[in-house]
Amino acid sequence: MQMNDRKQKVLWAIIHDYVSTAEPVGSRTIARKYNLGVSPATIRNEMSDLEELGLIEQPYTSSGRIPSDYGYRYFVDCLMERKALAAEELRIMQQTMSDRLQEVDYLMQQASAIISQLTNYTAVVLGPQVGKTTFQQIQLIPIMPTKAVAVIITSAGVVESKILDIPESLTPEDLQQVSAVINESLRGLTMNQVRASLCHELAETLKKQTQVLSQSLEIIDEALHADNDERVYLGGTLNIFKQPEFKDVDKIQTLLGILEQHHTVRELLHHTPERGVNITIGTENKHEGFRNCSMVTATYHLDGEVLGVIGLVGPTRMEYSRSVAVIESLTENLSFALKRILNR
Amino acid sequence: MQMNDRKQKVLWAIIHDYVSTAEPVGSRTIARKYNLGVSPATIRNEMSDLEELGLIEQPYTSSGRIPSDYGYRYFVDCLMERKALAAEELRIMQQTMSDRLQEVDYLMQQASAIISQLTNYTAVVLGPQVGKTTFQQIQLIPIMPTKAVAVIITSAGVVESKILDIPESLTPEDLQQVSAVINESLRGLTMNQVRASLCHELAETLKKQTQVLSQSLEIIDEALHADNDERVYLGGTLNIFKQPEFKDVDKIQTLLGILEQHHTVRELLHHTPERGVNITIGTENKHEGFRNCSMVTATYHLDGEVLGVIGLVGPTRMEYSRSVAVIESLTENLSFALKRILNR
DNA sequence: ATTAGCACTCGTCGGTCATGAGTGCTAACA
DNA sequence: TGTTAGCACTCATGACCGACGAGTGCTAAT
Repeated sequence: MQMNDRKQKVLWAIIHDYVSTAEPVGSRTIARKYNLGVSPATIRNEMSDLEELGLIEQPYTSSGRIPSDYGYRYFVDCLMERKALAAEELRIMQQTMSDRLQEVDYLMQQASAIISQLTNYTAVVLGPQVGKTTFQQIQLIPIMPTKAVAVIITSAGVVESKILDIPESLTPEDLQQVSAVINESLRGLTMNQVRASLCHELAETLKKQTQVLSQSLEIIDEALHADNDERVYLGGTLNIFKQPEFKDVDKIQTLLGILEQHHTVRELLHHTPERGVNITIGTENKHEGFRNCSMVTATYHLDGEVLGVIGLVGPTRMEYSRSVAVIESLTENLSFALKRILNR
Repeated sequence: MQMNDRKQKVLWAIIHDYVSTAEPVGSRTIARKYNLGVSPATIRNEMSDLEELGLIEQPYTSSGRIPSDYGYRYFVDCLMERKALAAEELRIMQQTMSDRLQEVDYLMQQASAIISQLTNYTAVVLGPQVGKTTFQQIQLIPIMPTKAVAVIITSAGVVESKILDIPESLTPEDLQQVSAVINESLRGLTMNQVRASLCHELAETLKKQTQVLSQSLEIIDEALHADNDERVYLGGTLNIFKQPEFKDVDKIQTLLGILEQHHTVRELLHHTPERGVNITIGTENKHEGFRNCSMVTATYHLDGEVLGVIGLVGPTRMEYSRSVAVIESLTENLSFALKRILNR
């Protein structure tokens, strides 16, 4: 059996209706609302075909139809028309992104806020991958006879600040020298290269040196670790409650639970390809807790290099075209804002 | 009418039973489970009295009784016996709090994690009040020709780091001088005093100086503002789902919504008195979204000075004695750990 | 190929009823 | 005077039933 023009129109109508009502849609409804010029009976036949093709499903005998995951997939691949954001929305987005934003951290928070605000879905955003930024310098600031604050600065701004224990005998000048040594050897390297250096030359040449050095190296190492690398920013998690498919408390709990585990979110977002908007529908998702969810994700760039990922999570019954529009516009704005902040 | 020994026992039994079952408790149940040596009928009479005293309530005619807010209040004030934590639990707590904790920030996260883990309620923790810590120094670190990172260090560790725009003409030495000027005038003052200085002398004497100075002052000011002052740490918010009284989606949503607004949480926690454990029950709470909730809070100290607040939120039907035990033990541990970190 | 007609399915909603937990009241008892 | 047994009464809960309506699949007519 082949898809034809009318089948496509029927599928389109089913998805369009179901997305807004969250109720199974029947043949009569389609005939009434979307004038395809045919009777409900004809539509029923088409629906029967569509079901056989696996594009739609019946939740129970003789109920209306709802789109299957595969149906949504067909929709986003072939049927969906691109929908631009309203001028007003674009304006708000641009303004929010350029609003006196100096901190990458804050920028990311804003990004996730915008996503959830414009789509009513839950935003998930990965911060820039620390590994791909370049090391600028480490600064050791004495604060007490036996303590100092170490601050690592990368091309994406401050990434880690931490208090170190230091031997009392160390003078501020000594600290200066220590940081000078580290800065000398690492400046300009990407953090990934830094990681490599840590294991080899540097650690090698410096392992007879002071305790401070090794502590400093440790925090650099820490700055490179999973929990810091690509901070996860969530926005509008409570939007879940707005979806009727999540009126069940258990589902909400598992979903919120997953979102709380940042490493899971990170994993999920990593399936995003380098270019363009990615859509993952229902069971296409690795994580079983996301069976009822779809994700729309995209990477953002700086000078052609992937920095991180933004995305949103909603029910499979999602307004895909709008979501894509939001994510797409936002990646642009984000890349632009990052360029400005990082001043390259 | 007066409370007497038997009435107290009945009230105690009602609360004890209701806390574990979340079901209205009837006279027969009490007679069976708690042998008071009297028949259900007698207990019914007592319950009738207790109801007249406003200590218990009937959700509907001829159902069992549940404690009223006032009943819980009477319970925690007069009836509740102190319950120590299990040795094992204390051990875990102490270990977690002393585990290589250098960062105040991280310490607070741990504290909220412990609360929610031990009680199954939602933890709320206020970080140390920035205003009461003392200013140590500001450090301006050049990172590009036109940018510098400013780091403020207080006696509680790093509180703010921010990227500044600087005029290209400014040399690193200039920056050094600028920070020296600021440090000179502010070191050793409490941040509250710093705030005062900002408005008066300093701003006065320095207002003809460079742009960097005013930006530096701005970030100091920012470090003092509500959003940074007393960071709110939440733990185990999903524990809400474990309580049968919150099986209703709407209630969960409003509650999570409130918790997400950190300023509201901050407000709620500020009713905690300087000493001892505070218990706020149901409608005693200012916020109407907390009608069904009780809070157990306490302040933690450093050298006799209030630093912040920890607490937990649960249903009015709460195991008060256990909650008090957890909060009490934790404040001790916390104060101890802070002393170690801040090294006074 | 399309459509009208019709029997059939099944979820939803309102109503009824039995059940059981729990009460208040009264009268008997110590 | 305090305590208890007995009994009628209340009310939430859950099972069950039937009407209703949305929707389907099939068949025969167009």
